Amino acid sequence: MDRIDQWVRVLQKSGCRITAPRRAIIEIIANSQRALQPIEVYHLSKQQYPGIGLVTVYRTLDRLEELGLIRRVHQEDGCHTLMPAANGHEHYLVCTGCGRTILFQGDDLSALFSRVETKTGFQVNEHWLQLFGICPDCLDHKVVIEKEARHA
Amino acid sequence: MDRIDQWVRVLQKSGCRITAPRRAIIEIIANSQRALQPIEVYHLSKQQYPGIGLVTVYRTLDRLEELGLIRRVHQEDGCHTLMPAANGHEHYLVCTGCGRTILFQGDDLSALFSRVETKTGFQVNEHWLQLFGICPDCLDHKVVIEKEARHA
DNA sequence: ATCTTATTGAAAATGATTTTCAATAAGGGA
DNA sequence: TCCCTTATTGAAAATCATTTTCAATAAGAT
Ligand SMILES: [Mn+2]
Ligand SMILES: [Mn+2]
Ligand SMILES: [Zn+2]
Ligand SMILES: [Zn+2]
Repeated sequence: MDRIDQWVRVLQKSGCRITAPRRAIIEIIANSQRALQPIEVYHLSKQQYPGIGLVTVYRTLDRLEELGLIRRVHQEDGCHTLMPAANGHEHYLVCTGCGRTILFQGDDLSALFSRVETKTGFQVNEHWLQLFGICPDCLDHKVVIEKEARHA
Repeated sequence: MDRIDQWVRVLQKSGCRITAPRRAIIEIIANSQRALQPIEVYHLSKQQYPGIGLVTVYRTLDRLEELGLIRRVHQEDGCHTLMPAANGHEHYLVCTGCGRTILFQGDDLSALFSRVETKTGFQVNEHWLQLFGICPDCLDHKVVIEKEARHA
């Protein structure tokens, strides 16, 4: 996999050793279509490397976050899920049906920031934008998915 | 206070009883200039009503959130702080120097949403926007505040 | 092959939040 | 005003996620 090789290289360059548990964790997150909780990463990694410990998952996730390879995704019910980070200026778009999360770009909020700065006296430095919606797949199976979502 | 009376009325209308601990908690949050953690609300409420328990704080915060009177503010380091909610369509602007948080309005992202919908096939339903910057007060004492922020 | 030292998993510790429960008190009705 | 019902309370215990500790292991440089 391409992204995985890149992550491995970044890890090595930062002085990390490449171990089997780390490989498992990296593969899970790098290939995930949705943001995962640490415990989910743990369960999924266990399939590839049964001896893995939850502690190692937490430690590896910390590393990946420090290196800017993954990022926290904020959601209504909690903000402890992680996704591969964007490369440039992008934001997440989360499907409220199935959790599938993609990146989008093209938001230009500079005009808004100017207006806000003038009106409030604040100096605006950063912004955090996240969109929620229904992905194409869920739009097709609309009824089913909405029913499931109410349970979860 | 105006906002406090309104909150009390909403609570009563929803079948809640108005108690001394609840009053203390409400006053703290309704008047706060920045988003507070449950434990902070607890400590501040304790000054007005020393017998208060942390459990009551959690329970009251849940109620206020259910009733739409307060809202979670998401931040880099954690997303467990609460602020009075907006009335209409507004978003938070957080000072990274002192934590002061205000609401702003006037973001029109509909053009962006259309573009994203076309490009991704998602149907966009909700959006979260949060701005970070430096408030007027902190801009005046810029050096001092930045130094402090690096520690925290 | 050896050596250094980063990494590992189990277990214990921590910190935040929730549940349980018996005692209390809000506020509607007599 | 005085009951009475029942929501609310705080202490203590339980739960849950995350972090720390520590001795054993293994990555990767030499
Ligand atoms: Mn942007
Ligand atoms: Mn908006
Ligand atoms: Zn968040
Ligand atoms: Zn400030």
